[in-house]
Amino acid sequence: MDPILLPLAQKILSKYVSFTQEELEPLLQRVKICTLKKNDFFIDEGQIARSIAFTLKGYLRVYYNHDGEEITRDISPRRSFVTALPSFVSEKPSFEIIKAITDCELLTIQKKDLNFLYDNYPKWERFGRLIMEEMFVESQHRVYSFITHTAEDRYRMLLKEHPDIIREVPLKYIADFIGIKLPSLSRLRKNI
Amino acid sequence: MDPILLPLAQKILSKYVSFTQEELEPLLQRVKICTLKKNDFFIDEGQIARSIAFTLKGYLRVYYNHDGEEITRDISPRRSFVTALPSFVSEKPSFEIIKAITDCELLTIQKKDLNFLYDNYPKWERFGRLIMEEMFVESQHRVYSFITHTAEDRYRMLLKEHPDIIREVPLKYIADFIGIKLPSLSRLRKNI
DNA sequence: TGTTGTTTTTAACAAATGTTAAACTTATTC
DNA sequence: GAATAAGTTTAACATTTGTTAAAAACAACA
Repeated sequence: MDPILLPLAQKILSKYVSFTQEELEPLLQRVKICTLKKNDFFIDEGQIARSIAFTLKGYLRVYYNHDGEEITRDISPRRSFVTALPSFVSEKPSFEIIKAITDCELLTIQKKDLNFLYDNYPKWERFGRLIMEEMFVESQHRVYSFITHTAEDRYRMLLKEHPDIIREVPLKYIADFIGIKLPSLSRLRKNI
Repeated sequence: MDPILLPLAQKILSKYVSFTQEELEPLLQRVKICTLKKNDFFIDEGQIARSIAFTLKGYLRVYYNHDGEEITRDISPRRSFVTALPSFVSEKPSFEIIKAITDCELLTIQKKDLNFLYDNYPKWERFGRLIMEEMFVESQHRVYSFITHTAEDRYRMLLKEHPDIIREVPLKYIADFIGIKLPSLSRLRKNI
C-alpha cells in the first residue's frame, strides 16, 4: 500500500467519521489505486458494478444509451465518490456507463471488501451511511435546480461551483449535464 | 405501543434487513403514530427537522419558497420515507417545508432515537444505510427523467406509476413535480 | 505545415413551455 | 342552495429550447 495514502485517506474520511491510524488499516489494505486513460471505461454497459471509486485526478462521466444517444447524468468533480449505484446496490448488469473524460487516477474498493468492512467494523458501516446521506442530499439539490432554475442559471451555477469542469470537459457533456442540447448551450454562453 | 404496528413494521422493514420480533422492540418503543390534517405542517420553514416519517395514509408535499413562489420538489407516495434531509442531516433550520396535501397518518421517529438505535444496534445502522441507498437511487432516477424525457413523458410515467397521486393531488403540485407550469400541464393533458 | 478529426458556434426554422388573464368547473361553507 | 373559494382549462402571445446542417475554431498528429 502506497504510504502516501494514509494522510490522504485520513483527510478525506475525517469529514465523516474520524478514524485512528489503526482503524484505517483494514481500509488501506483493501483500497487500490486505479489509473484510467482518457476514454477508458470504469464501468461498461452490462457489466456489474463491483467497485466504487473516489476521484483523485481527472473527470469521469456517467451516462447511458437511450435511443442511440448518450445521455450524461453526471460529471464527477474531483474528490467525489462514483459508481453505477443501481447496479452496485442490486448486483445486476449496469445500464449506466462510466467512462474517463480525461486521464484519471482513482481510489477504488471492491463491494465485497466494503461489505467485509461493513460486517466487521460498525464505524465503517456508519461511514457508508453518511456518504449515502450526503450523496442523496446532493442529488436532491440537482432535482431542485431543474425545477427551480433556467438552463442559464444552471450553467452559471456550474461555472461558479466547478469552473474547472467547464475548463476541462467538452461542452457537449456539460450541455447534457444541465439538461439542454449543445446548440442551446452555445447560445447561452453568448450572453455570459 | 399500538399492537397493530408489529406486523406492519416487520413487513415494511423486511425488504431491507430482517428483524426478529425481539430486535424490533427497540424501534417499536420509539416510533410514534402521528396524524396530520390537510394543510398541517410536518416541518415548517426555519424549523429543524428532528424526525423522519414513513407515510401510512395520505400525501405530503415537500417544497420551498423561492421568489415568493412555492416550488414543489416531491410528493410522497404511500409507504415512503420523508423528511427535510438537509436539515435532518445538518441539524440546521430547514429551507424545505413539508405540508399535508390530504389528511395523513405517519409513523415517525425522532433523530435522537434513531441515533440511539444506530449507536447500539449495528443492524439498525445497516438499515439506515440501505434506506439511504434506495432513496439516492430513486433521486438519481428523477434526475434522469429530467434529462432524458419530455414533460409529457414524465406525466405519462407518473400516471402509470402513481395513478393515485394524480387522482388525489391538485394538479398545480403535480405540474411543479414534473418541472413545468400549470397551464402547460393542462395542455399536455389534452393530448392524453 | 498540412491534414484529419473533434469541438464549438451559428443560423433558420420548428416545437415546447412560460406568462398572463379570463372563463369555466368543482368543492366548501354558511 | 347561494356565495365563496379552490382548482382547472383555455387562449393569445412571448420566450426558450430543439433540430438540422453548415461553417468556424481548435487539437492532434504525421
